[in-house]
Amino acid sequence: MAVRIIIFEDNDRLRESLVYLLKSNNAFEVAGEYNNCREAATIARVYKPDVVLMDIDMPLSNGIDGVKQIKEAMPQTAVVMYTVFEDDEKLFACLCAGANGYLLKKTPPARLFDAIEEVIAGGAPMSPSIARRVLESFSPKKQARQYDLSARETEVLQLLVKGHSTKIIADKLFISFETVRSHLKNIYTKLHVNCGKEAIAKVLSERIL
Amino acid sequence: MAVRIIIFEDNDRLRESLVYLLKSNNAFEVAGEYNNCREAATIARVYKPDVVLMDIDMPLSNGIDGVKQIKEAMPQTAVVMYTVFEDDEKLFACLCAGANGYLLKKTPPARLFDAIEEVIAGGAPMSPSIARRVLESFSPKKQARQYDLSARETEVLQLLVKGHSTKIIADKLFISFETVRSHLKNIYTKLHVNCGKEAIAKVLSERIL
DNA sequence: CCCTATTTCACCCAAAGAGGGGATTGCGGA
DNA sequence: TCCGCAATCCCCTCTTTGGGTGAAATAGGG
Repeated sequence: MAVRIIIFEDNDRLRESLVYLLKSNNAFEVAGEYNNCREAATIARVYKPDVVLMDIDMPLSNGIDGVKQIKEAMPQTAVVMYTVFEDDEKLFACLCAGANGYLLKKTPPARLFDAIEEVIAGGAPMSPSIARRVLESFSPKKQARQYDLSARETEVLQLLVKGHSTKIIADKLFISFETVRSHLKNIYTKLHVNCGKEAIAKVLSERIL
Repeated sequence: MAVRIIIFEDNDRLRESLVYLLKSNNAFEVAGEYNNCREAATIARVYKPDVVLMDIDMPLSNGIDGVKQIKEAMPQTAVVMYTVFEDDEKLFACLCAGANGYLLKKTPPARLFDAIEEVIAGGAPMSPSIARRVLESFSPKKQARQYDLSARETEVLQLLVKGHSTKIIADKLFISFETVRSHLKNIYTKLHVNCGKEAIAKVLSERIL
């Protein structure tokens, strides 16, 4: 059975050429095409597509909301972003919204076919530069040690980030309560924060450590 | 110029067949092959490979440490994991260590060639099931609302997680200090934590919200 | 219409944390 | 050798938080 595809793309010419392209391959069936995703949830529920190709920059309702809506309404539908945007902010917003793939518009048509097959088979097609960014987001190589924490301070911070209290940290490191406080004060200064909560938030959201 | 490749793989037969395979393509040059990565950093510094293929399960020193060593010694060298392991723990440990790709051993040889070219070109080759896991790690689809937080509690928690103090939260939500404290108490109960720091740690590490 | 959950606010108390001092030891570099 | 720094510890003060208790208004479901 052909793969049922729905396209959300506001550029009429591009959308039409995508439809034309996909129709040229009878493994695919275009079940719908839209220039905005206000009704994305309803559309997904009614047409039950296997795959959605989703642009980001569209009038009225952007593609990031579109992904959220569709994944909420039909979690089993694979949503592949198809966009010109390469910035981290939009990329990770889409991934957090549940996107199953992320292709740049410069993707050659042949690769587009592969990508659809790949996402159907349980994969996650991404343009190479996107995949690189995604992997890089895991390694805190960025500026992890720009804060110049000493070895002991790093240990203390690691325990703090687990939610432990000063007293518990002292016990775990076999040092005095006051010593831990002393380290914490230095850590706060180095991280430019004013309290433990800010430190935890900063470490975990910036993936320091 | 040929792509310089070093292989770390403890299974002699597999390693030899990889070498044979790569040598069959004169776009590639095998600059070294090892059955453990104790000396990975030194090897990387001396042979300056473009790409390293790295197994995980090896005697003496595992591949995860190997990646760390190599990325520290030669950050510009691309390290691609080549393993049978699909579990999240090893996968994300490798990514955090700085791996630039992650291929399962069931990868067909042709795809292996592509993957090496891809990583050289700045991509991040991953087996489809791996790519899927990586993307899924971004969406908190698990059971975000298992904690049954009310709308207001969610708002308060979001601000808490940013590191804001009770007073600041009260100002931002235009409610009284005591009301925020009241919400926080309920939140702690629902999250089964005893203080704000634990709540922040739990939310950010389990990707609740 | 009653019951429940949500949201709002208040007060009390004890514990924890933040910010400011100052002090000692030991180690490695200039 | 002397200086600096990391690591250790202590004291004091003031603010913030956690935990308990209670209560009013509001909205929604049975």
